[in-house]
Amino acid sequence: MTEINDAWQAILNVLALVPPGCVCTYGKLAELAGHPGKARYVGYILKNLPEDSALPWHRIINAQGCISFPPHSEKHALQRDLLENEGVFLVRDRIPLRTTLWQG
DNA sequence: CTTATGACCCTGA
DNA sequence: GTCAGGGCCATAA
Repeated sequence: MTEINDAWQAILNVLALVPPGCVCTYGKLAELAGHPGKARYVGYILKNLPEDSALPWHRIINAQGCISFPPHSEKHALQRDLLENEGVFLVRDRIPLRTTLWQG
């Protein structure tokens, strides 16, 4: 098992631990997984994430608090719908940082 | 080996 | 508060 796969597994593990109704940023997720600075790597993982992995990928947003998909894309609408289904609503196309997992 | 790409982040104006 | 520029890291060609 390489260090890269270890990071991959660690990130997926932390992702699975994100509770419903809460969101987390890419950088914070990587940091919680013990791999700070690999925020962009998280995005690469989620992109290659299999559809049947049942992981809460929709709870991951960027540091600006908004969805990282284009505003009018199907992916954006899907993620927004999944978040609203868990009680997380967007305000002015953004998610309040109060909804983040760590949030102090 | 170098170059390009991406579901990103931080800092300064 | 917003906007732009540079930096980071892993992969693909």
